[in-house]
Amino acid sequence: MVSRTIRTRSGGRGTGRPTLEEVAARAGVGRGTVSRVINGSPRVSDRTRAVVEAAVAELGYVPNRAARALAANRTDAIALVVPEPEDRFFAEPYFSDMVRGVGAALAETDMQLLLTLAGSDRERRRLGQYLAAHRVDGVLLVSVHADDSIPDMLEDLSIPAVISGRRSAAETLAAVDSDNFEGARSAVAHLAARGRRAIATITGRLDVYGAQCRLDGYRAALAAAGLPPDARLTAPADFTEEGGRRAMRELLGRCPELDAVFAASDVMAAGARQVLREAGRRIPDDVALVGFDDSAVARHMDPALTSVRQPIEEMGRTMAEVLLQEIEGRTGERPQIVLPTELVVRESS
Amino acid sequence: MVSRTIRTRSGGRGTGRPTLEEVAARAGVGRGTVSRVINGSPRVSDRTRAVVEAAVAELGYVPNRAARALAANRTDAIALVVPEPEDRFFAEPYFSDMVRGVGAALAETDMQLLLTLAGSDRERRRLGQYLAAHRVDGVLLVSVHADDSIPDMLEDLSIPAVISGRRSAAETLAAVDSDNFEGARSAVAHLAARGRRAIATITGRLDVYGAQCRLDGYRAALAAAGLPPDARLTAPADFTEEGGRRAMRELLGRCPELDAVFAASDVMAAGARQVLREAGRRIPDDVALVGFDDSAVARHMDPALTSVRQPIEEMGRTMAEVLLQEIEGRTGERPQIVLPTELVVRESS
DNA sequence: AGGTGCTGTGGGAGCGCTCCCATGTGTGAT
DNA sequence: ATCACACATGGGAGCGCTCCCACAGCACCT
Repeated sequence: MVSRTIRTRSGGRGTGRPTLEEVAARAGVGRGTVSRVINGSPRVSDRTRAVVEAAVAELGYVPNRAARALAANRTDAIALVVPEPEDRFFAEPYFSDMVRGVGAALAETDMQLLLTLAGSDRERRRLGQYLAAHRVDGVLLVSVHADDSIPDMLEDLSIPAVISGRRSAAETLAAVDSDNFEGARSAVAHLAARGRRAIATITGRLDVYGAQCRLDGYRAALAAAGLPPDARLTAPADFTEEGGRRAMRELLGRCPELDAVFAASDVMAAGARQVLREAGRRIPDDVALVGFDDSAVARHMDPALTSVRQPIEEMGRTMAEVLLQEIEGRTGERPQIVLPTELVVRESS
Repeated sequence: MVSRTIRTRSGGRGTGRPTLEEVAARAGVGRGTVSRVINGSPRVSDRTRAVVEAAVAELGYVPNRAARALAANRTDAIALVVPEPEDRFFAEPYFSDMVRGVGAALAETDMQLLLTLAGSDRERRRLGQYLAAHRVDGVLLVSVHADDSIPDMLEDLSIPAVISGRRSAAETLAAVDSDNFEGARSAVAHLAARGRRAIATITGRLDVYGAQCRLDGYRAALAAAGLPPDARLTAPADFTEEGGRRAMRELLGRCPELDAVFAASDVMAAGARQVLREAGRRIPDDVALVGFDDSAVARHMDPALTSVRQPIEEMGRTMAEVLLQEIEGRTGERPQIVLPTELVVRESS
């Protein structure tokens, strides 16, 4: 553990912490040189670097972040903005995985991570002020709806940002997404390979690009398996459990002969499972069920749910890395990275 | 939504945001006066204040936090330090409630909240540097073990801190705690009032002061109900589900005749429930079960678990308020606040 | 008329850094 | 030996604010 004696300078309102200047004096070099060493500039001789590093260690010097921020016009902080209410943020493992990934990428740097929930209007207003005040160098945007105003705001303020999940095929922001199309395709191909013929799907809100991709993947897999498309086998929902229930009832009413369901989220699959149970259908004997997200819900479901795993933690790490590059370079490249998904087969299919 | 035109100053690396000086010029007053208005000093005439406020609004002035921090030698940020690994932090509703409460108290101020997990040694080291660098004005310490070094570190660095849950009866830090003794007492009194005679308890780690208080409350309730103390009815555990299972097996082996169990946490109660089930005991018919924390676990258990509710959110709010006062006043009062608990009776008792 | 004590205000100094220009100091080519 | 040009280094200027001292203006007393 770091343990250090506190020295107090004779006068003034000093805090007793050593400054750059004091380190410079100790090392017998100039202020600029110490600054270069601290910031890892290559333009310092090895000898000098060693002397300075010794002085830093002896004095227990730690840079004053506020001074650095003021002089360099940056904050060394990035915000993870989650436009969701607090309870959802904590409830969904999605976010904790994301935070873990982001944290991992940031651990190397001395960037500070600010968690910002922007669920309510009040919080969004505060966020607006926050961004206007340029109190962060960049923003990680998670779970954004297509019509959200935050991306525009960031654009206006020219604050570097990375979004998780593209808002459309023509996403303009830097984005890190998982391969929703391929994930859905593989899930449905898996059902077809097991001999299922009447494969239904419960979609997410189709104004969410990822939900549309999953639907496209579903259709592609059907086509590849030589199964004719059937509009009655597609039921729209909204990513909620209740929506899943409603859609499942709808499907059951329309196509009692269905033998498999691909739900575009685990939560919707949970709703579907309940309705299937009530209707006396056995899973997977009568109806196979596959979800998406591979969340805790999937593992704890009875029977355990086959699901498409998204590499959330890796997405978080990648987002942070991309953002750091954007902040660094400001090249305006805006990379779009798509990470692969993985089908996790369990009992429900 | 805040929407503001970005003006760019002709040269330099300026960000285009107005400064105090520009507001002063606009309002036709001095820099100091604007500063006084911004900071709510009473030493400004009403007329001047109005003029300055108009200028602030016109220019869309937002103070530069870094400059303020540098000049005033404070950071306007506090850290919520959780010495737990990431997964526990997100898993337990305890923390989300706590964050909500703290957030509520901070919403008024422009204090920034930093979440700091110090579960691993690596993270603790980083935290040490963080604190040494005085990057926060104060610290909220949650879920601290008796032998933790963080409180000492804070003391050494004379950083204001508030702890949740006292470490001992003689807590030296400012603390906000719930009334563990009274919570346990009321839970056990409730069991006794329902005619239970052989009331066992599964304790938490007794080096945690709160766990000791709960045990004391249990004993006090037994005494008050005229039930003889019986050492065989007390099984130590460690707040985990597995510990709860182990303790329950132990109790069942030692005292097959027990008709009630008070577990010092809901999670341990969940473990106990499982063992009771396996042993063929019906809840609450054969054995009544009461937990502590009133977490989601309690509500979702089958049967729903009677539990002692701690006002976590209120504790968070109170902690933040106390900390703000400490930072403000530095009076060295170190208040110790104990908040009442509430017994929530459900099906398990 | 001069003193005394307010309140309100202006602006200098300085917080601890980074940036950058000016100044050495050493190397190799001429 | 001389010039050119690298690299290494020192330190001035300045980031935008707070703190605080100085001073103006006014009311009230002696």
